[in-house]
Amino acid sequence: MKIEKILKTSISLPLSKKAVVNLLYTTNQVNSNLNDILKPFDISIQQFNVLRILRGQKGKPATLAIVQELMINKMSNTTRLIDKLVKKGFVEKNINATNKRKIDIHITHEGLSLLNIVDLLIEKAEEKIIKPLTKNETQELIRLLGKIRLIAD
Amino acid sequence: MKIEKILKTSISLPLSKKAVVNLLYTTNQVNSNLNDILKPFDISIQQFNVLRILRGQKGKPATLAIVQELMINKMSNTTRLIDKLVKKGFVEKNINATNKRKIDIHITHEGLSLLNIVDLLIEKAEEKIIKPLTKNETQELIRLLGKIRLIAD
DNA sequence: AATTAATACTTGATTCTTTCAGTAATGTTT
DNA sequence: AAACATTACTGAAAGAATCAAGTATTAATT
Repeated sequence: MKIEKILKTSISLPLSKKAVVNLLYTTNQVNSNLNDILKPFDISIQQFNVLRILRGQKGKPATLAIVQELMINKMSNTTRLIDKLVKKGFVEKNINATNKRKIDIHITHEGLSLLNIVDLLIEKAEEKIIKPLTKNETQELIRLLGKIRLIAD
Repeated sequence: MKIEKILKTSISLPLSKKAVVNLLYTTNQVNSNLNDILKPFDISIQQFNVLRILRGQKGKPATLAIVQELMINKMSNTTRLIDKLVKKGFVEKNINATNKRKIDIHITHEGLSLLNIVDLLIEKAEEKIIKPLTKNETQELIRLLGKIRLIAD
């Protein structure tokens, strides 16, 4: 659905508004797609992302602050999110040896197995989502989004 | 930050995954920007959106189902979301005269005033967000996002 | 006309998430 | 050592998402 139709406006919207609203609506749809996949595994997109981040550490543990920085949603409560993953057995926490304020977080074997299974499904979904775009268009989208992200708050 | 860096992966990711992750990260940043603006007014992005939709109706009331469709959200939530706006005095609900199952929802004078103030701020933010892009790039972004949205679930 | 089905919305219960303020422990700086 | 900063945890409260069941009204079927 066209954004103008959603906001039922007759006057034409500023281009920047169109772009932002498009972004929000599209991502909403994508999010709900991904959520549907993760649901049977009882993890949220956030949790899935944390697992991916931890896997990316390749053995090396991450501290809470590191995970938080890399997380998609900075506002969420990282402590409790991680604790949920710990409870599920996908993640382990240990006090950092050299700085006892910090905690080392790493993904467990179980977490890795789950991630490997889920990743396949997510990848399929991502392909389906992006399918309407040609390779060039996809690359262009990535480039444009990257440019937007570079704004200083 | 590049997506590869976030996921700390050395192998190159599939293009579709890059695109989707970029989308999620970017939109999150945008969302948090917009949220910061709305916060002092004590309304969420969702609520702001509903107000915009209702304003778009230009006097004509919308039913819950209509609002819900444009929101892309769950019905039971919509009821409560609207009720919150009613409580704040920004929206009014009335039973539809010709079909008593339906309710007519319209934005109040107060809601309109709020919207006019907030809209200006949001518009400024949107401009700032999109500023890194040229006009052509912005149009291209809109086009690409529109293509993605067209996927059938 | 009476029964059944569909529509439009509401409510309750549950769980998850976010936010905020405060606590505590450890490090760093002066 | 004292004061300050950093890192993480906790409790309480409010918000939002989700699911299922419930009410009221209208439309369709028999």
